[in-house]
Amino acid sequence: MTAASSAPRRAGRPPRSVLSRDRITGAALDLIAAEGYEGLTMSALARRLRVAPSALYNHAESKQEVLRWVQDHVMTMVDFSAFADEPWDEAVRQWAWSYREVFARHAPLIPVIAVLPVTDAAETLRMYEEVAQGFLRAGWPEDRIVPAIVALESFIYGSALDVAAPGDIFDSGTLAHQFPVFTSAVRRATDSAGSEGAADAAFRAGLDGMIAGLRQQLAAYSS
Amino acid sequence: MTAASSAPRRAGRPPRSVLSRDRITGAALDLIAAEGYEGLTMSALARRLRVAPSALYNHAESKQEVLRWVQDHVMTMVDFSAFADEPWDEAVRQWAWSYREVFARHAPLIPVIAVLPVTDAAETLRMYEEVAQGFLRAGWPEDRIVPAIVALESFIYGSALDVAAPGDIFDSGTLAHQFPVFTSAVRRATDSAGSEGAADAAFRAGLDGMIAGLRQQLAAYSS
DNA sequence: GCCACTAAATGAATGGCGTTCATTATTTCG
DNA sequence: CGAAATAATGAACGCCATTCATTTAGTGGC
Repeated sequence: MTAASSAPRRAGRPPRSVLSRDRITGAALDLIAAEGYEGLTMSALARRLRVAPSALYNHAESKQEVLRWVQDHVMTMVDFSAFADEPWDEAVRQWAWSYREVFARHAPLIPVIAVLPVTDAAETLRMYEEVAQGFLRAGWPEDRIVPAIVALESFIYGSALDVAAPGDIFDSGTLAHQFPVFTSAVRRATDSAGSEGAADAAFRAGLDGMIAGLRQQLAAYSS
Repeated sequence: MTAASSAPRRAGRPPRSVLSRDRITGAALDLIAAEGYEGLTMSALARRLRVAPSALYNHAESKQEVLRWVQDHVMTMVDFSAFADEPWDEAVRQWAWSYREVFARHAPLIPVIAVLPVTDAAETLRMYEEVAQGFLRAGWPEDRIVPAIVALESFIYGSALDVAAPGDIFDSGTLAHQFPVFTSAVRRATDSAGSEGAADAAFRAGLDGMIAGLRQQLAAYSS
């Protein structure tokens, strides 16, 4: 926090550049932390940077581009260190839990990422490289690595969206009696979830299942 | 298509109601089919219904509510009939492929659904009821059914988003040489995907894996 | 059968959003 | 040193969802 001169800046190029990709990204992340994604508007971002909204467009082509910068930074928060020293199963498990946790807090990025070319997203590529190496060391055939990663990621993104869902999302309300089997299953699941939330229980079940299933595929390739 | 009288309607309540939940939902689906989700605005919807935008708010509380109606209708397009006569594995597989295909064409609904309470979404509940019955008949313990369904759905939603991704989403561009393992794995995957697209290959791998893994969990409960 | 009430339309207005443009001032480069 | 590029301001623009006052037509209670 540098001392702000209260005199409003005159028009014209300032002596030293006020904005940069990094400063915009940082301010965007601060804003998201403070106000959430619905608070991330170009005006609010400009206000936080003590700049006119239009100044942002000298650095970013669009709000979409700012989101891409945020996305790439958020990727650095995902912990993939387990691929360095843990066995494949355990590394995937730790990575997936971390990945989901990070993007549950950044759910609005998910529709953006899914369609986003990874080109020039250096941090994102850094993660993929490490993960791909882990798969390779575990004996995965080269052409099966990317489909497996994409499948895991799809599950992770879907699950991250699910985290934001309200606890009573499956409450069937007045129609409950028309759907007895489902209604009963929902109650049983809620009861037995215990301290672990419903979303966590589903993620655990799905992740353990998918890891087991993928391991089985790996065994089939090896034979 | 009824003959349109060209005389613009005067203000005031019309003799017979022009709008209804069903007509709005239908027009929204037509509009989406013709223009995509970015074309679905309240003005465009009103235009298509030959009505002023504000008239919509006599029937829907918000655009969000219109989206909820659309969502519930879209669910009727998902084919879950296999649960009636196929074995569990095969029923899940057919249901999942259909589910993904439908929501790939309605990707913008996914962030909406994920957070949307199912209350009063009759068609959605109808599907869940049938699927839950299928799981129960296959021997699933009641309290494990909902987590398994949620896990599958999360994977399906994530994969549906992935379908919209461009084919070259993993092109690492100028940074390719910094990430050799991943870059090579991407090329190999692309080559061996053949006529099946990359997204389809990943979905097949993940779905088959998850079904195998869940079946294994089911066996563990039974013993 | 009237009369109040409610329902359902119009059309004008509102405020917020992302973005563009003309202008100005400063730095950088040939 | 002068021209061009850079990076700021501030005033627009168009689109969006939504609200409000107004008008008209059906509806339920006496």
